Amino acid sequence: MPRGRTPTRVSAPATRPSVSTQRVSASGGASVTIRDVASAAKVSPSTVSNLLNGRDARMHPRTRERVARAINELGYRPSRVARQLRTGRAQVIGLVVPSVANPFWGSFARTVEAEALRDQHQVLLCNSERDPAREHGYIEELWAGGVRSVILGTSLPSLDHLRPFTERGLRLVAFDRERQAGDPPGLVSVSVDNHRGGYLATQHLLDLGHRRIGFISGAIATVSRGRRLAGYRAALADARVRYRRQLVWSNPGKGFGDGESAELGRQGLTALLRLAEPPTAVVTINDMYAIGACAAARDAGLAVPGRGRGISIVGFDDITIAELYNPPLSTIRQPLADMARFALDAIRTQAGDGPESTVMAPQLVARASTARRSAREEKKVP
Amino acid sequence: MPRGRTPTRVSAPATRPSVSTQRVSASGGASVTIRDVASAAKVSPSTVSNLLNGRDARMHPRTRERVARAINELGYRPSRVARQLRTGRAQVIGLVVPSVANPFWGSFARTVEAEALRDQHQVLLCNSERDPAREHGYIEELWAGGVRSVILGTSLPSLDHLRPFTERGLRLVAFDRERQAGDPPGLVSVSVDNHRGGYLATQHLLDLGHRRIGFISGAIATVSRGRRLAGYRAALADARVRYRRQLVWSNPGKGFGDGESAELGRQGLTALLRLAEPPTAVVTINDMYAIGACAAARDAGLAVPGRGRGISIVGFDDITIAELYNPPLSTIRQPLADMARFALDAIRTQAGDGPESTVMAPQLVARASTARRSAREEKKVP
DNA sequence: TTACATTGGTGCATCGATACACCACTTCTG
DNA sequence: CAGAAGTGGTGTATCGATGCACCAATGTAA
Repeated sequence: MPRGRTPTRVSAPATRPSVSTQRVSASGGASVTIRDVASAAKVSPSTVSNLLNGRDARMHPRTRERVARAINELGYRPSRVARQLRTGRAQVIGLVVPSVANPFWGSFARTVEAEALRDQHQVLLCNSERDPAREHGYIEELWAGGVRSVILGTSLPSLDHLRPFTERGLRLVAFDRERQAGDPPGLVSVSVDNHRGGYLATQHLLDLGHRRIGFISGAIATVSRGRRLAGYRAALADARVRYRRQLVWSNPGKGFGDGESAELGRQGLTALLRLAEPPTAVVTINDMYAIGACAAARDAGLAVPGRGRGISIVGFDDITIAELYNPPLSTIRQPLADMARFALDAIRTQAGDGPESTVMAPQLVARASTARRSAREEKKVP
Repeated sequence: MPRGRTPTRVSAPATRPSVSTQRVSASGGASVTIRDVASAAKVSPSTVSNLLNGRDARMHPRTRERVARAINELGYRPSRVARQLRTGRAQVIGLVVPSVANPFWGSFARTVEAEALRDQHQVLLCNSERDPAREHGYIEELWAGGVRSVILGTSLPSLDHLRPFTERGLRLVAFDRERQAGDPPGLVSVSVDNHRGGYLATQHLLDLGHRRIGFISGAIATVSRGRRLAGYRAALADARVRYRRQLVWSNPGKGFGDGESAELGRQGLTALLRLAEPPTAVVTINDMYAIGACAAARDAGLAVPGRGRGISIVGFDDITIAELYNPPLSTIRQPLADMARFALDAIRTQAGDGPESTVMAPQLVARASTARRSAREEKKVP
């Protein structure tokens, strides 16, 4: 909650009347309002409101008691709508993600919602499918709905079009997108170090002796993907392996959401395997791509990671399924829970004294989808 | 996306002017209100409201024009909050699911949100973790927030505790839970035929020659799971295979959400494999369980489905990953998109003339996680 | 000329909660 | 004992949109 101290909040979960005592008048009647409570407790609505909002410092204990009991007995719950209209503060956080059909974003959404619940906030879900127009449309709609806090799972290079909103007070947290020069002031970014992530993944494969390493991604025109690709190139360079453009596959089509990312991974690896000199290993932009790539390998009769002939695959994110996949996926873990918590903290705190942007450390999780390049292969390309 | 057409516009009702010229005053000022529009157009707020709400039958074309232009030039967007306070109608649908971390519910949530968008509705996301108390708490909270339409992905046997809400006008759609005798009137159910699903899965394994068939589920005290188990038993009975209690594993602990369902599947199969006579095949309650079970098989050094020694595994849902898994999962498909659409239709239509509950047909999708029982095994238990 | 429609639009109470200004009353304090 | 300080509340305007009741002005029938 943006406010400093937590009000006594008679209505909050802890003190909330047990469901059993709550009476929801069955007679289709209107809801219980603050005025009903007031007249039941023989005080003014203001007093009830004061208690509700922690302004009860100089309230007589007996009064406090009476009001609390009235609230309980009537099963009163303040109208969020009225409160919001009056205060301008919405107890709602907008969550814009590419698609919760992707388990990474699904897990994220679930964590965010759980965190939000802790301060009585609700979460409005928006699936942008990585379409900038939709992304913008959602923000507009959220703003019009009085939502002043948004977590934006985006990686659009420029967030300049959102400046009008941040300037008017939108608390915006960009997730999975490192802070860029020229970003609107006040924008908080929470992201993993994507360059390092790409580097780690590639280095891992290099360490295993691979030299022809592919890179599979969706549309590359996003911050995080660009950074990961840069990390890939840096690792190659450090190992004195030539970067070959044709080993990088990225989705030619646009506007493909994350729901279909496995499909893209499949297409990607299928394409790379058709090369005259196909890669012996690939780095993929996320675990769904990796899983799609595994399926493509299977389609092509190739084992993952394979003993003699085969292909090593590294994912990104470390979604739940990564460990359960067959083979268990080697991947780059994002500290999802920490990131979600950080995002929520950024929203909780007032603008200004809030936390700065953060870049968290990715972590290589080596499992079984990667293996040492076969000796025969090593001889061919030392 | 499964949907036919894409909405042209995130925001506007048909009458609303285009947003292209919208100016969001950069000067941190308050939002544009209906009064600003009114004075700009030199009419009363009522007139603007009338136009906005289609009460413009007897309005002079010139006036209409002036107002429309003012709306455009000021970039006016009506406040959802104020509107809702006044009308009581929220443009919001509550979506309560076990956990969007589970890809099945993630896909569902995404589809629901996409459908909701078509009538300018927003979706409030709630993850119940299958905890009845949370489920109820969410409904209360949603009601207090003015939400009058809820899609509840539950399978609680009794929804009686929600009767007070439905009686006061909550439009409630139960998803993944067949209609029960004694359900509140007006409750619409959308579900797959779970009994048949359980039957199909089991029959498939029986057809492959299996006789010791396990069943792995979470807490069984839910409608859909109970029905699936009943289908399993019916199939066994029809094939004259004895039902053995010890082959049915269900989560002893309570309150486990769907985020951890793979973990439960893993535990389940691990337990069943420790039996003196372990099953040669298992039916699992959903694909995440199936994936967990595959991991357990791998842990135990067992192949899926295996040639000689091995175990066949059937899932449920047919999530995206099912086909991409290794081996591709045999599973029972739920027509998710159809079900989501139906749920939304139920919400769209007025109570009374709305659609009745529906039970949709599940479909066996036989892939590679199931195989014929080995000849040697068949000799042992004919 | 009066009665009464019709057209085109406005006034205002209202939804429910909030928070600031203010008040009546008691208790100190010099 | 006047005036200040403190106690325990209340009155009321307000957030922005809505929609019913109403009104002024013109047309039109008896």
